[in-house]
Amino acid sequence: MHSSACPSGDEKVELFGLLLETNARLSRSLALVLEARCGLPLAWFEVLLQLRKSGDGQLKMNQIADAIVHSSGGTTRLVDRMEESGLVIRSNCPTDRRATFVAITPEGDRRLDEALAVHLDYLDGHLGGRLDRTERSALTALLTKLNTPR
Amino acid sequence: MHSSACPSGDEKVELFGLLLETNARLSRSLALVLEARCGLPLAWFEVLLQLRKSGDGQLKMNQIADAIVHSSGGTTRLVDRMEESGLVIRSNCPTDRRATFVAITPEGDRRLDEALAVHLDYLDGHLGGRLDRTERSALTALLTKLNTPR
DNA sequence: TCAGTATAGTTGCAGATACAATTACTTGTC
DNA sequence: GACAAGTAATTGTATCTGCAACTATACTGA
Repeated sequence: MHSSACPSGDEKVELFGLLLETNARLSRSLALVLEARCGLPLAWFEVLLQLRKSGDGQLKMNQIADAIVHSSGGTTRLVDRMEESGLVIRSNCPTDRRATFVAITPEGDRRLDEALAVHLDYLDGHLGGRLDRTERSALTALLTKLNTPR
Repeated sequence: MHSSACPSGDEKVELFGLLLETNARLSRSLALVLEARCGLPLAWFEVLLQLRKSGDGQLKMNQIADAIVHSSGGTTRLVDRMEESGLVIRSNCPTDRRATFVAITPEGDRRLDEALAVHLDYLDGHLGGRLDRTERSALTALLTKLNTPR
């Protein structure tokens, strides 16, 4: 019998599936909310968030691609669209002429503020309601460990 | 200053971002491995896994769509491709003529076995290496809680 | 210095997915 | 029984993303 020989119910398989499913449900519902209330695609929100987290509000293309786990080509198109909408702007890197900086614009800053308000509201409902503070910090620790490259 | 007024470094925001990133990295690398070693897209693997987990090896379209968190239309196309490749087969539901059953074929079973071997190998490297048994079960518990609809 | 290699980003192209509209069937209500 | 509302699946269309090929620039070693 197949099922017993090949453990589709293996503990690690279950965990992985659960991670996939949880992520898919949460990011899908957040994307809907964000799109509906801010007109902002989730991917754009992620980029803006990374830019703000960067300190001086700008990152190189490849840093963005890595942070949001997109391909290089995909990131080019994504930034194209965001630049067209005036949320970010490209500039040249003075020390490496191959590289391109992407900076957040004032308009991008404003839109990010809006989106963050919506996001925080969303999180109160979907994270705060399900996990308490202790559980959240435990989850953060585990995911961090799981996420470390090695 | 924006950053302080709008907490891009908020604890819940961080956690959510971490979940997104972890999932993206893991599923991307698994997808590459699965495609390279079995010629099987991750989405196909997910469908096959759900079918096997179902007991009698068949599910309705909407059950599949829900399990793998796809849209209804997306699932139709996905099952189209899998059926064309002979991994699954559609049949009519006798009690509800709107519904369609999707069953795994012997070929699908075989391919799933292959893929599961690769998956288990992958998981040993990427889950087992980073989290021990206790941590994994803690993570499972937390994700389960996070994933419960309410 | 120069050749060879590596890296940053962009582009053509193809594939996968979502959304909305549509068809077919079922269920509930009177 | 018949009509209204709800549900299952499919299809047209648009968008987004990845991969591979390409260009331009930087590094490395003889």
